[in-house]
Amino acid sequence: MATYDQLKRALKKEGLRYTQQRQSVWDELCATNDHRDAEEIYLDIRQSGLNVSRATVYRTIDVLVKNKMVRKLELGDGRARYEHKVNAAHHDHLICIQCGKIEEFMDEVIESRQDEIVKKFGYKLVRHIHQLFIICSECESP
Amino acid sequence: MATYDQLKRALKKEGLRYTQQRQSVWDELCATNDHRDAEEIYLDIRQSGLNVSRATVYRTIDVLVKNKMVRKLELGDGRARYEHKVNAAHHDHLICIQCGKIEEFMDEVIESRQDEIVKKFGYKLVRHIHQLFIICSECESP
DNA sequence: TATATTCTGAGACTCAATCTCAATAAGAAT
DNA sequence: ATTCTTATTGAGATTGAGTCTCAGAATATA
Repeated sequence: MATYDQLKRALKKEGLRYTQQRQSVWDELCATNDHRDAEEIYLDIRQSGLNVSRATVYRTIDVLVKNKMVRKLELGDGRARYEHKVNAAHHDHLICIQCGKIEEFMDEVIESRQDEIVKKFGYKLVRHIHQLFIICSECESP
Repeated sequence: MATYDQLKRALKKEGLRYTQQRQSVWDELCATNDHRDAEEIYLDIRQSGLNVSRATVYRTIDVLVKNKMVRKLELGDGRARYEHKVNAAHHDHLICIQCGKIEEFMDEVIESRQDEIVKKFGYKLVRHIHQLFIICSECESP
């Protein structure tokens, strides 16, 4: 699942070496489709028997985010979440404020309205954050 | 400009006392339409000759946010910004990633699409964050 | 193999935000 | 107005995510 070629290319582009630790971080990120924070990823790597320091986890994630292999999610609670972007189409997120569950959505109409809004201002759109904070069905009527 | 009645009502509802410090924080928030962080608000209060501690600034802002008198903006840089909501219609934000300038937008189409998306999932929309990170015209061609 | 360079890990550090607790102020009761 | 009760405040300690440092380890190059 984890595409090492992509990793190798990204590291080469950044002038960085291909190391066991960096591969481990990428492996772990690709191992699930969850939206985990750095600490969870760090612990999951240790869980799998490997030993990669927190510093290296953070440093590697930064490189992956910069190279669009990983997406960083800021939910406003002070802990960034990460998701790999292998085979993933663009999407935004629904977040349950009760149980923390994160789901994905994508709406072409919204996407194009965004472009129009920015165009009307005469600006250039770089990226966007669109998060819908909800109460999911299980939390609403358990 | 600062509506003390609203503040009094909110404090009463929370079972809190009406104090000089809390009024100062509300005054300062209402004094501009800027999107300032807590430290800026704290310094601006001191600038105006008053003395309110950082702790009180944070504590008071929390109450104001809870009572929808102030809006908290999380831009993902680790510093929350605040804007008062006196006479303010709902809007979302455009943020220049170069100069930090923040502008406002509002789009009915997007608003209603959001409702539909959430409805389709069978969830209940509580709030949303929609931020367009852009490069503004001045930064694009200075 | 020798040499140069990058990488790693442990822990120190940063910084926004929160918490603690003794001193102070607000409001109620008299 | 004075006393009493209770909430509030401020200074500084603490937290926690994330970053930085630097000596030792690993990798690449000569």
